Amino acid sequence: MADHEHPVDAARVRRARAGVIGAEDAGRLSGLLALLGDPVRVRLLYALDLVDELCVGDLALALGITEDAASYGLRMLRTAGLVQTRKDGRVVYYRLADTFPEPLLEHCLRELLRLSELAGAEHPKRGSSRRKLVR
Amino acid sequence: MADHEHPVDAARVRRARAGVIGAEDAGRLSGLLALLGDPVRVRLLYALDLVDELCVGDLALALGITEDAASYGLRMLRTAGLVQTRKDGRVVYYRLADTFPEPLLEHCLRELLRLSELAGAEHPKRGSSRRKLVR
DNA sequence: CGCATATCCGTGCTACCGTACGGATATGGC
DNA sequence: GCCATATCCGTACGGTAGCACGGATATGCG
Repeated sequence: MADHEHPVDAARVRRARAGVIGAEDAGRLSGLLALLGDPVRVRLLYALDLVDELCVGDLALALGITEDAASYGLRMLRTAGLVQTRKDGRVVYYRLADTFPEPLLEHCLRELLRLSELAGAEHPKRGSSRRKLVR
Repeated sequence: MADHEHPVDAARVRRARAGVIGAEDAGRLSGLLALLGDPVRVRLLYALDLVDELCVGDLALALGITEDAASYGLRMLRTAGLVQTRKDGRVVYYRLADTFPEPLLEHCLRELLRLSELAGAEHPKRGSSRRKLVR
C-alpha cells in the first residue's frame, strides 16, 4: 500500500492528532470493552446484576454453560476488578464489585444493545448464532 | 470438572435463568462491544467524533498507524453500520453514521474509560503496551 | 493515452482467545 | 481419617482476529 506522505486535509489531521484519545487510554478502554465483548461474560454480569450473588456452579447452571466456561469468565472479570468473591466453605459466591457502577453500565449496555439491534443485526459477528449459550 | 447436578440456591438460579439476557441479544451486544474492543477502532471513532470527516490516509496519519490498519478498522466499523462514507474522486471520506448516538456513546465510553483507569490499570490486557498505536 | 495516487481486496502468517480435559487443592460430612 | 464435592489451575488445541504484503481497481492529471 502506498505510503501517503501528503495529508489531504492537514488542519483536520492536526486537530485529530491533538484531541484523539491517547494510545495508553485507548489500550485500557479497549481492553475493558474487549472484556465485555464476550457473550458469556456479558451474561454473567447480567445474571449477577439480577441476583445479588451466586456461586460458580449455579451460574453455569443458570446460563446453560459449562463450569469451566463460567469459572474462566468469572476469573477474567475478577482479574479486571469487575466482580468480587465471598468464600463460604467450599462454595465461592460471586457478586458485582463494590466499585461497579451498576446503573451506569446497565444503562450503557441497554443502549448499546438497542444500537446493536439496528446496526449490526445482519452481521453474524462472534457468538451470535455460532454457540449454544442457553439450554 | 464435576458436573454439579445439584444447585445450591435453586430460587436464585431460576430468577437468573428467567431474567438474564438471552443468547441472541448477548451475541449481538457482545459483538458490538468486541468491535469497540480494539484500540485502533476506538481511536478511529474518537477521531471521527472530533473532526466531522476524514479520509483513510489522513486518519492513518493522525493516529500514527498504517493505512492498512486504518482501512481494515474502518471497514469493520462500516460493516457494522457505525460509520459511513462519502466518495469524492479518489478519496473516500469517513464520518460517523447518521444513526450514530454520539452523545450517548461518548458518555458511555468516557465513563468506561474512567472505570478502566481504576479497575484494570495493572492488568496489561490487549493492546496496552503490546502494540505501537502512536508514532 | 499513460502515469501517479487513494483505496480496496485476496492471501498468508502470527498471536491470542476461549474451551475442554485432567489433575490439584480445599473443605465438609460420615 | 476417608471420601465426596466445589472450585481452581496447567496444558493443549481449534478457531479466529488483525496486520503485512502484493496486486487490482478507479480516478485525477498532464
